[in-house]
Amino acid sequence: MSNIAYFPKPHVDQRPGKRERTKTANRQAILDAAREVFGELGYDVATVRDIIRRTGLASGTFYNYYKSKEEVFDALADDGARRFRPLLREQSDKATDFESFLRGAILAYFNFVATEQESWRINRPAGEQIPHARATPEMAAVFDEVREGFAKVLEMDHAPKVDLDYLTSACIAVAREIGDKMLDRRPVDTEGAADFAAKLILGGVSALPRL
Amino acid sequence: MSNIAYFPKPHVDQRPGKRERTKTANRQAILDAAREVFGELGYDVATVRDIIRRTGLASGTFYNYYKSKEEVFDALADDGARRFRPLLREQSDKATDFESFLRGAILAYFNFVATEQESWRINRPAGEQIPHARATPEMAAVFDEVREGFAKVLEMDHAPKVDLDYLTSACIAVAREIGDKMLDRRPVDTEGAADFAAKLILGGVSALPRL
DNA sequence: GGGCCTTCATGACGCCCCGTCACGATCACA
DNA sequence: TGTGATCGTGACGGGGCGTCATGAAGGCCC
Repeated sequence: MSNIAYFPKPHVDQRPGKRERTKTANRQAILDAAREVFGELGYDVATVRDIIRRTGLASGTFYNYYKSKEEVFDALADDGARRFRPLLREQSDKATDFESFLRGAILAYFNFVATEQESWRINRPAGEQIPHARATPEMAAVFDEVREGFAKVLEMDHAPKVDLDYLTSACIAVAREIGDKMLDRRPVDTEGAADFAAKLILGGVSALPRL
Repeated sequence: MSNIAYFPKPHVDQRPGKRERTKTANRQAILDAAREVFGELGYDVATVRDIIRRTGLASGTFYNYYKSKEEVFDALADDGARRFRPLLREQSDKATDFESFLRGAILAYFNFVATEQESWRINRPAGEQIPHARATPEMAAVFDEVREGFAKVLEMDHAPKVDLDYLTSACIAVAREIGDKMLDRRPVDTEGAADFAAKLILGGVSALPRL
């Protein structure tokens, strides 16, 4: 190649150095591979080497990024929570009372998990159980976000003070459980499920939708 | 020893043969050992050999009874559910309406888990997480028992038909979650927790106890 | 009581996965 | 271009897992 009329590309590249880039790329590659492997083999059967093999990296490299299979799983859960948080925040921001916040948040959650389900639990062996996500930082943040959302809208409603920790735990538990059950039904009806969950929390059994 | 005046014990022993007895004894010994080991080392760290060592049996013997550590854990959970079932049945039998059944069942459950907690989670390493119990036959039976109990008392109340699967799932989820949180508080207040859970399910947030 | 068959406890063995580490390549910076 | 730091690499030792050949002991019939 002639170097006449060759202008070296000025080094205005704002991206971080190559080291930094491959680092985040590897981290992401491992995460993606783990998602696939967990989905195909099931969490229990999958090994660290199954995951790292799919990335083309060496086995030792895995341990430069995560300590164990469990930690990758936590990272996946954490990632999910991180991506869900803005959606939750959106509901919190536009909510004017307890009911609107609750309904919005639950529906947002159900739509979120339904989408997630489609995108990566593609063909999991039947009966395989995925362990419940442990308490990751982002999941704790989601909990706090819900809690603070509740505090805000209950304040708006001039509602009497209640045990916010219990209330938050209970609502999340209901959403989680009904969400799971919802995904087992065909067709997946996020709105029906959200209506059920919201009405239960808002008014108890007597307020539930009739069949 | 003289055999004068020796009356051989007539063989009226109704107990099963020795083989059968050692079999159930071993099975139970392994279960007890597992409870202890899980409690002391934590579920993740515990190995099959930790468990079997404590029984004095050989490592191979373990596999004559259980396929893996997970299966022992499931057996423990199953055992818990089996012992809880009669308590639940008692509430179901004496209940005359939805409210009395719900309150009775939740309080029975909270007292049950509080007792269990004392008896075998004696000194678990802090922060250690015990995996959520998988779906065992007895746990499914508990689910059905709750479901049928609901069906019965809702019938008594002449209440409109609702989605019983969702309702049962949601109630169990609330009980589980509030139960967990309850155990983290000192002093453990089963009645307060039961009151909260029952009121939430019966009348929604607006019916919750005020602080 | 003796002989025979069945059942099951035993612990050594091979397998596989795990986590580490010394080495070498590549990048950042001077 | 030289130098130090960073990180990918894969071979290696360690250890838990599940199996299996063996032998001991219970059950059973004569």
